Amino acid sequence: MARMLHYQRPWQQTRGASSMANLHEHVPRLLERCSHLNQLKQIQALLFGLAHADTQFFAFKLVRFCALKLSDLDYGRRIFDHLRSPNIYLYTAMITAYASHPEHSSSAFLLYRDMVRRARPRPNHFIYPHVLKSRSEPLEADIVHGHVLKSGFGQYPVVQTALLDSYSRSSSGVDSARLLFDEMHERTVVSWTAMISGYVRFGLMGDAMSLFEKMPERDVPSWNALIAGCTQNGFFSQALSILRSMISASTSEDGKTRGNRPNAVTVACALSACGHTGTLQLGKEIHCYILRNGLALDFYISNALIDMYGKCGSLIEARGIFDRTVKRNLTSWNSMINCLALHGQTRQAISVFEEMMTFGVDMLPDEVTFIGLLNACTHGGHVERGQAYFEAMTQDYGIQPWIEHYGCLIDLLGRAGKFEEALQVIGAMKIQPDEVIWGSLLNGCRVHGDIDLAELAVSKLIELDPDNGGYGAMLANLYGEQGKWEEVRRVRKTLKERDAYKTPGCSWVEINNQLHQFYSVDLTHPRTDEIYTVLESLVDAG
DNA sequence: CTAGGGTTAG
Repeated sequence: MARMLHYQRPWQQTRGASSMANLHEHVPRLLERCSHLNQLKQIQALLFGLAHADTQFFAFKLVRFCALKLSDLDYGRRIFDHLRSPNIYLYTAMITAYASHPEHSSSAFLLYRDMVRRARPRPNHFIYPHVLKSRSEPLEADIVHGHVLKSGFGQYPVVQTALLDSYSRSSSGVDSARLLFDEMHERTVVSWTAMISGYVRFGLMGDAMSLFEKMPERDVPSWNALIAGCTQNGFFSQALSILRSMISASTSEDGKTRGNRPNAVTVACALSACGHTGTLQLGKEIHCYILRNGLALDFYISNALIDMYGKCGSLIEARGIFDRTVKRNLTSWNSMINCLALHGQTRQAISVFEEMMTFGVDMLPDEVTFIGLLNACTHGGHVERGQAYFEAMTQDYGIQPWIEHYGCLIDLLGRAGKFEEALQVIGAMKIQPDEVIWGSLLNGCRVHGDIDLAELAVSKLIELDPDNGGYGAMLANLYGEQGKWEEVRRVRKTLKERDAYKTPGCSWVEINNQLHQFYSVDLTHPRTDEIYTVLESLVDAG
């Protein structure tokens, strides 16, 4: 670097005004070549040694460099703090830097507050969106709103939209966001979309939809907000039908497309919806669309493809995309592991995890990874291995188990008939056991014919979920299997009195563009005989 | 120099 600087100081050969102009050109160019803090310090020493009038300009460049290239906000702040009175550009640069690093987001607001207290420099309307992006405190939007009104920027659509967005992200803030939205004189497509996303985040899909219907104009992000809202709230087929509307709205009569065509964000959501609904054919079409339109295979898209193919049962395709994806993030690994687990590929799921482990601290597993692993172990009946993973998760990785992890563990132990250990786990849980936990235990009791424990599980289940008759029906079946008909009659009578009917389990699969749907104990499919013949042969083979 | 949209688990 010293050598580089030696040859890269053209301003030393010129004097006066032209030397300053050269500095303005060459400092950014020098910064582009630098990649380490030490190199930056050399430039800094040179600049501040000159003590010229444009200190603020160069400090601005250096702060931005610290934030964007080095991610060293503390050093950026030191440069900032050396200035006697930083101008609005410096405050904006420093606040933007903090706001874009989640772990520093509270500093963004604190620095803004300092600026307001000093009353110098005066804020401009550009700074508010940056300040609001940090979202450190729930009351922050209110405070900033007050400042905005006082400083006279209250009617700037961009500032209002940033405020609206900030309100809508704070808990129970959608109503405040809506008030602001209703008061706005000038609403842009961005304001509408921000409001829709606010509704989406609290699961108010009805409000989101009706606002979307009323929008005077729509662009790609507004369609995406609605489609993403559907997938994030579990309305997967709805998401796909909105995708179809989007496509037909973007297709003119001559069959050519224009306007709001699906982009990378749209297809990432749509692929997720395809995975959840098993819509393999559409998923493949979307894959082609991605390739035809040269949409970049970024993390979101490649991971969504892995997930879609995996969930639809095309594990070879999923694995192919996973293997060809050079840049993988945690979600890539998790998607692959979870898909393999879903289809009972225990050995492969574990081997993908072990490959992931070779990256050490560069690719640490999280909660979702362990859900996949525990599911894989349950499918494969690897009780001890599953227990070891659970142990490693809490002990080695310091991950607090979710209720889902306990659900997997109880499922694993219950299927293996290890009821004593299962009860121990339930007793030691820091979270209140839910119906999944007792349901998993009950399932284990059914497999192993443990009536007493089944009674306990059912009583807990009825407490937690009184309207669901399925548990009682399961208990009745269990008595039936053991020939205890008196007990069967008793349970059925209670079920009838409580008017609790079993909601049947339902699954479906798409084969050759045709959807086949099955309820539990369902004999209505036209090829039922063949299906059950194959099923029985599979059971025999197992 | 400013505002809205994305993947995994349940």
